[in-house]
Amino acid sequence: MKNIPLNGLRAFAAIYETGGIRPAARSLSITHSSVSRHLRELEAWLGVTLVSHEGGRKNLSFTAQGEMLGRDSLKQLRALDSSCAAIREMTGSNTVTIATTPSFAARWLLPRLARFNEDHPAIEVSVIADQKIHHPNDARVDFNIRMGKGPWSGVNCLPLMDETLFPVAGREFFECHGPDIALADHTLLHDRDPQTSWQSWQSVFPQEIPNLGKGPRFASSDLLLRAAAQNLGIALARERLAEEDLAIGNLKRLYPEQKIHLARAYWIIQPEGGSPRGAVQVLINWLRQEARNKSLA
Amino acid sequence: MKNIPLNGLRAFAAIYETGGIRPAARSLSITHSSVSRHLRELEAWLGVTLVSHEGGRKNLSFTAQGEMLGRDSLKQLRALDSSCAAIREMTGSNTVTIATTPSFAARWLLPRLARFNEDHPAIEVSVIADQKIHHPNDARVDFNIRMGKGPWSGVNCLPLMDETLFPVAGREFFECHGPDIALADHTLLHDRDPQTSWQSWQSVFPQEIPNLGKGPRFASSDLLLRAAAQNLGIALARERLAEEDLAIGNLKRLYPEQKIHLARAYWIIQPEGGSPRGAVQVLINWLRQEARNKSLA
DNA sequence: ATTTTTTGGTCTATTTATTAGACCATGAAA
DNA sequence: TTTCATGGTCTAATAAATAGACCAAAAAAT
Repeated sequence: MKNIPLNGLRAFAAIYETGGIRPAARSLSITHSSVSRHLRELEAWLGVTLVSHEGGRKNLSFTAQGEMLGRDSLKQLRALDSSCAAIREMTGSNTVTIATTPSFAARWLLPRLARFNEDHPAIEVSVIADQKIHHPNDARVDFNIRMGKGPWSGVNCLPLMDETLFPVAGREFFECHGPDIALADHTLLHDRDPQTSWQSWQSVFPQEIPNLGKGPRFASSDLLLRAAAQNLGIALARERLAEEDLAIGNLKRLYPEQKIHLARAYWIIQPEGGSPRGAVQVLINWLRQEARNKSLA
Repeated sequence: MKNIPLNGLRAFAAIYETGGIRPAARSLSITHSSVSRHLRELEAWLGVTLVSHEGGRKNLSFTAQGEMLGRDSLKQLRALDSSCAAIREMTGSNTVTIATTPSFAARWLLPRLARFNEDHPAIEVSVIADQKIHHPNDARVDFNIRMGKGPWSGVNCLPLMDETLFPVAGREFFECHGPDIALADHTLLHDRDPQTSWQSWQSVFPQEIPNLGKGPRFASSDLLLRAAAQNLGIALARERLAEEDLAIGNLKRLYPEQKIHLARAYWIIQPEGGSPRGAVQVLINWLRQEARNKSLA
């Protein structure tokens, strides 16, 4: 390793790749005389003839050793090139891609990204908002943000934040009925998420409700909350996702003293071993700090 | 591939392998300032920090990128090293064995092999100096060098060089008699080689010599020339073999205007089809170049 | 048949890259 | 407190790489 004529090997790999000395020179942007010189010196160093030339306009032909060394050196130099590119890619690309649910993207993540962008203008954040869970090792995604009872094995899980659940209604509903209603008297809006089902609320705060499962169903928390804001019924809300609507009064909280606390309700999920890229770490740290801040204020 | 700083990567791989700049410098047999420079330039080229240094006596520590690049580059450079070693190995051993006459070995070949060794340190040349002609297909011999009227069939013959014949005498003889003598008045020294017999000289430059065949006989040209240098008589010398003695004045040329030219007097003889081994080709090419250079100067 | 073009080879002079050597700062070890 | 080993940085020297010119040989174009 110490003394191997690396520039000569590069020149020879280019000769092998392009089939001739002048094509190699053009490929390397140097004169053919330099390439010719490198070839002769490499042959001398190795003590091996690598090429033969019949003269005139004929291209070189490779000896068996030349074929072998050409193939090997080209492969290894390309691998070195790739390693360098990967190192650059690792830091140089400042695009971070997050996969999460549309509701979380819409109601928690996106409202905050403008501020992240102010703090870190060099980093571009892409969001893949999809109900479908992206495999943590999907190369297009730097990390997932998911709700659920983690951590899960085979991936790198960081708790992002807790969550609080309570019933909410629209402004008009609230003005009409106030905060302390009988759930059985009104339409209950249903989310698909088992953690935010009315059964879970009922098991903690029992009320007499003959048809607990009756009422409109929504495919996402976002739609559920929109429906509630439209006074279509009562929703069992995630405080994190509802915080904006609550802040501006589109949604009103019912039963002020009652709530369910979900510790470590949201997780940052990365491939095992995490991501070595600085930009990813920066964003994760920022998000976790933001989660600790509790609100958009 | 075109522009990657291969020497910088080599230096970095050595840093990674040895754990520090000064150890790497020792490993590469260069000063640490060169290694330090390579590292900084590589970092600048990549736009990536590869190492961090706490200062003082502490060794460097590697960033994640540095770890990755160190591992990769070390692996790939070792692979390149192995490829080169394999190419060399493939040519079998880098020992080339030549069979030739003792005279030619002593007076032409060996004086030049030191220089060949400087140009091609990787190639070892063995010389079998033997009057007996080795069969060209003898596996122990890569090629023969022989005098004679080639080419011969069944083998691969390359002309090596021409030869010139002229009478020579020792220094004292020359000082006593000068360059223009009558051969009949002196002892003629005889070689076994028919091409260098006094008959062949006589047929070109006739002199009245009653006993042309009389005088000491020598089994080799080397001994013949040594005898002449000892003033034991006059030898019909091959210029190529006598060039060193002529140069230092041990032998003096007689009849400055008379000489016999033997075109293609020396031949490189290989098995039919030649030898595929690079080292053999390198040596043959070098020798033929040397022969064209005419003298040891 | 002759001329032009393209190939690789080799040389000298120039440019660029690499290196040595000197001096420095820092922190651990003696 | 002094010595020693680490890495950093600078200038001058040395080595390596390169350009440019010219060449020979053979294929392609005229």
